[in-house]
Amino acid sequence: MSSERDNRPGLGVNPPPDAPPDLPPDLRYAAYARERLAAMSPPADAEAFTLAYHLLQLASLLVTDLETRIHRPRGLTLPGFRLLFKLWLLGPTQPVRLAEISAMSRSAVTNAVNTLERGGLAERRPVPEDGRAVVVALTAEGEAAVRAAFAEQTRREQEWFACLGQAERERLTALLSRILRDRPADL
Amino acid sequence: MSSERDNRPGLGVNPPPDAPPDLPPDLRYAAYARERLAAMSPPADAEAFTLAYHLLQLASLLVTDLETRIHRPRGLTLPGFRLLFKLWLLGPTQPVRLAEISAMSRSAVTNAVNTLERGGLAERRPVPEDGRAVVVALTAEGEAAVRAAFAEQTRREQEWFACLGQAERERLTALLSRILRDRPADL
DNA sequence: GAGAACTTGTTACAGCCGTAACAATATTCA
DNA sequence: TGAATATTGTTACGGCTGTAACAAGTTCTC
Repeated sequence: MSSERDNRPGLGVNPPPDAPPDLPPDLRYAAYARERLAAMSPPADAEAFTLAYHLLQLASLLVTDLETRIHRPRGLTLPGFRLLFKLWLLGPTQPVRLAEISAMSRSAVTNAVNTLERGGLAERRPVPEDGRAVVVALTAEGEAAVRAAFAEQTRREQEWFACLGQAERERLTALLSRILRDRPADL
Repeated sequence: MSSERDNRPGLGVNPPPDAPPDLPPDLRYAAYARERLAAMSPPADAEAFTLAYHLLQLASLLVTDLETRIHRPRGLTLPGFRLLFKLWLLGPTQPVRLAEISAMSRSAVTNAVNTLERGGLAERRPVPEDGRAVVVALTAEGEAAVRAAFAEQTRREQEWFACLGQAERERLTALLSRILRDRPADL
């Protein structure tokens, strides 16, 4: 599977000869992988790989960047902030609803709410009509935190997307939107 | 911040009146949030929010889907598979290189390789020229596993992206690519 | 050559994630 | 009404993730 050159340890990625030489390591790898997949017999679907790889890589970089640069310094995490933000817009909400709209499991919500509650940013309240249920609500401190973090996160997102023009950003959003709307049903 | 209606527990998301009524809960929330942000004073950047939200949501759904549907049933994880796949293309590689191209920390690579090694899918080998270094290499079993899982993952990715035409997929890849290439330098 | 500075891989820790199992409560339907 | 079924939130568990600290080895610099 591997050419002889690949076996030298510490070599890093061999970029295809036509790739720009100053690409970051992850994109050099992606270009190399694309070429290797196309050269297989039978050829693999290099397009599907590239699309999925770029999508996941971008999301991962963006998540890590927002988390380390914005939220951790404020004593938050990105999942914690996202929950806080939903509570800000929606008001007191049951964990099961938060799980639905966040594509998280109920237990993940439980954990995240525990962390927020420890930090004094959110609180649980019983629901009189349903003995099983609980609603999670923002505290005053939580609302202040979400306002400040939201402003910073928006600024950082704008930096990430500044390389695209307005029309391109809209096209990108529309394409992502279509995939989300037409997502495979058996999820 | 919240209208009176939002305070009814267990209500779920109030979609904007013009949103299609059969949207999944996460997209109903996105449409509602977009409207609320635009209505703030001063108005928040609803475009940046929507783009970032759709990007992260799609990535998260895709990751969860691939993980639960393809890799977990095979005794793998998605990060484990991605490492195996890189080793398949690159041959024996140092953890530090894997961390670079994967946007992971070195300790995350250590953990993932530990799991792969426990499963007999990869192994560590010392590097004679450098007493600190190690290379991670696929075992025969690991190569068989990555071949099989790759075929399945490609099929599933094709299902996810089937709602777009060839030209749309290429436009999407190109847009994601641009953001990755022009990513903020101070990462 | 010797010491400083750096690199590499690992460990400990805390947070996040899903699955599975569970108790408590609601709902359904016979 | 009473029993079967479903829903809700929580816990235990294992895996992934980053940060920080660390030992061991390498490279740089004088």
